[in-house]
Amino acid sequence: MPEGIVQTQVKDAIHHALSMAKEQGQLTASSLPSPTLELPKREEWGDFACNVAMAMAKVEHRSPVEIASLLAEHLKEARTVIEHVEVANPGFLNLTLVPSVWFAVLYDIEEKGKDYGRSEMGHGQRVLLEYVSANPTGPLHLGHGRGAALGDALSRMLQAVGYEVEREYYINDAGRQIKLLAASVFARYQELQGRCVTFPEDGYHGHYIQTVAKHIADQFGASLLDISASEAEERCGRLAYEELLTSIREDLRSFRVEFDSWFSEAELYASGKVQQALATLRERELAFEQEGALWFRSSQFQDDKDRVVCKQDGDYTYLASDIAYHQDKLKRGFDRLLNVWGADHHGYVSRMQGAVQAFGYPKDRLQMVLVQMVSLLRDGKKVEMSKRSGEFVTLQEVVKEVGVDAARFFFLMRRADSHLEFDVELAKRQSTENPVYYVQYAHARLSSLFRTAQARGVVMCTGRDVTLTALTQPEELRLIKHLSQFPDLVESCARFLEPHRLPFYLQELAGNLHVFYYKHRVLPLDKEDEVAGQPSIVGAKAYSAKSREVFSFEVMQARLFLLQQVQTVLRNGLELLGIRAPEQM
RNA sequence: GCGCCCGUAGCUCAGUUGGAUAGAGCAGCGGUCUUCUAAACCGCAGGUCGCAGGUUCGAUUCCUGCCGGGCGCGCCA
Repeated sequence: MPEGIVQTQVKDAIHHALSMAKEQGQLTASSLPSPTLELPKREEWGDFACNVAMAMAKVEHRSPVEIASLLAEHLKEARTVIEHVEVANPGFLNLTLVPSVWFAVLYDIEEKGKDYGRSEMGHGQRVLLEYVSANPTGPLHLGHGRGAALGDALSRMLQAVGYEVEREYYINDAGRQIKLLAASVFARYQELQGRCVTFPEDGYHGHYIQTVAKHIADQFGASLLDISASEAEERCGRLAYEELLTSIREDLRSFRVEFDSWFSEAELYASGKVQQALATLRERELAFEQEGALWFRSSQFQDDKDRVVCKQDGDYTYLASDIAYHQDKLKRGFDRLLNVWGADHHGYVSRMQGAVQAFGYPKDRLQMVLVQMVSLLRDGKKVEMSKRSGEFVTLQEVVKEVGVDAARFFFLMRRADSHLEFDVELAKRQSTENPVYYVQYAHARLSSLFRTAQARGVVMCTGRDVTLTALTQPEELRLIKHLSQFPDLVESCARFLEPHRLPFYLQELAGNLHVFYYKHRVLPLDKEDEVAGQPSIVGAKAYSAKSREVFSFEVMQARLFLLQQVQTVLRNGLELLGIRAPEQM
C-alpha cells in the first residue's frame, strides 16, 4: 500500500527504534512486527498513535507501557522527524511530528496536482463494473439514480487507484418483461383508437405507458389496427422499448453517468451463448434434467437449493441468461467483476457466484455492491411510492428540482447498504445546512480569494519560493494533516467499495477551511496595502482585528500556497464524486 | 420457518476492520459581519452504542442467543 510520505518516515523511525532495542537486547522476539499507525481521536494525543508495544506485550512477557517506554527512548534519535513522544495508557506511543515534516505534503500536492490522490494500487487490473441495468420498461426512478451515482463514483475511484475499468449496462431486452411492455402499450394504443380492451393483468400501469402509446398513435395513426394483433403488439413493444431506452440513456447522460458498453440480453440468445453456457454446465454435470425442466446445481456451491434454468415449457428463465452473461464477462478476461445491485436482489448473490465457480473461477471474482432503497422526504414527510400503480418518483424530476450536484452528493453520502432518506428541501437549500453547498462553497470561496489576490497584484508563489515555516497556526497544521490523508482515503473507498467515505472527508476538509478562513486573514486587511505583491511590503505589517495576529509577506504567501493545495484536494475529491467544483457561487 | 442486511443523541447518519473520555449534520437554545463571499464561524444541551452472555490487556466493532425493523426465500425479472 503506497502511503503518504509522512507516514513512511514515521514508520521507518519506529522500525529503527525496534531494531535498536533488539540489538541492545531489550527485546527478545525473533521477528519484529511492522508497526501500524493510527490517527488519535484527540489532538492532544499527537499526530499519530502506534500500538506496537501493546501488540508485542504477550510475546515479550512485559507490560505494554514498559515496552513503549523503551521504544520512546530510542525514538529520541529521530529528532528530525519526531518532535515529541509520549507513552500513554494502556501502552500507546503518541507521536508529535516536527511541523516542517508536514510541509512535504504541500509540495507533494503541488507537484501532483490533479494526480494527487491517484495511485497504482490496482496495478492495471481490469474490472468490469456493471450498474443500473434497469429494465427498459419504464423511466429511471430514485433507486436507479442511487445505483447510477454509486456505480459512477466507484468507477472514478477505481480508475484513480490504478484499475482499468469498463462500465457496462445490461439491457434486459428479452423475455417476459418486454412482452408485458408490448402488451401494455398496445392496449393503451387501442384505447386511444377508441377500442375497449382489457388491460393485461401484470401490465405496466404507469402513466408513461400512455405517453408512449400516444407517440405511436401520433406517428402511425390507426394503421396498426390493420395488421395482425400479434404483429401490432410486437411493433408497439419495439417502439416503446426504443423510446424508453433512449430516455434512460438521456437521463443518465444528463446525470453525468456514462457507460462504455451496453450489453443486450437478446443478443446472448441470438448468438447462442445461452445454450453454450448451459452446455458447459451439463458437461461438468452442474446442470441436470428433472421433471421436464433443466436445473443448475447451484446447491453445489453456496445456494440453498438448485435453480431452474429452462422451464418445462421450454422457455429459459432469467437465470439462464444471467449465467451466460457472466460467463461472457469471464471470457472477456476481466480480473474482477463488480455488480451494483438493488438490495432486494441479495438472494441472488450466492447463485451468481455459484455460476462463476461453475465456470472454474473463485467466487470472489464476482463481487456485488448492494444498494438499499431511497425514500423521498418532502415537507418532512415521506412521499409514498408504489410499484403496483407504477407511480414512483423519477430520477429526472428530482434532478430537475435539486440539480445534479446535490442529487449525486445525497446519493453518495450514505453507506450503500443503509436506507437513504432523500430530503428534497435540504438538498435545495443554499446554505451551510446543505452539505453539498458547504463543500462547493469552500472551493468557490478559495477561487474568489485568488481572484481578489490577483486583482491586487499579488504574485502567487510556487512551493520553492514560499517560506512554509511561516505556517505555525493550529488551523494551518490541521488543514495540512487533513490533506495528507486524502490518498489513503481514496484507496480505502476503492478497496472497500465504499464511496460514502469521500463526502464525509470533504465535509471535514471544507469545515477545516471555513474555520481557518474565519479566524485568519490571508490578504492584508487594508486596501491601502494593495502593493502587497511587491517586494517593498516585505516587513510591512498588516493586522487582523479578529485574531489579533500580525502577519507578514511570508505569511501571506505561505497561506496562499497552502490554500491552493486545499483547493486542489477539494477539486480532486469532487471530481471523484462527479460533482462540480464551482469558481463562484 | 430458513437466509441476508440494519439497530449508535429527538431526527438523518459516521465511526479509520479490536484501542484511549463514542463523533458529525440537522432540529432546539444562545452568541458573532467596519473583515479576502455571513452560502461562514463559535458556544450550550443532547447517549445504558437494541438486550444478555462470550472471546482478551481492551468490544460500538469479532462470536453465540434473544428482541425489534427491512428484504429475500417462484419453472417471475
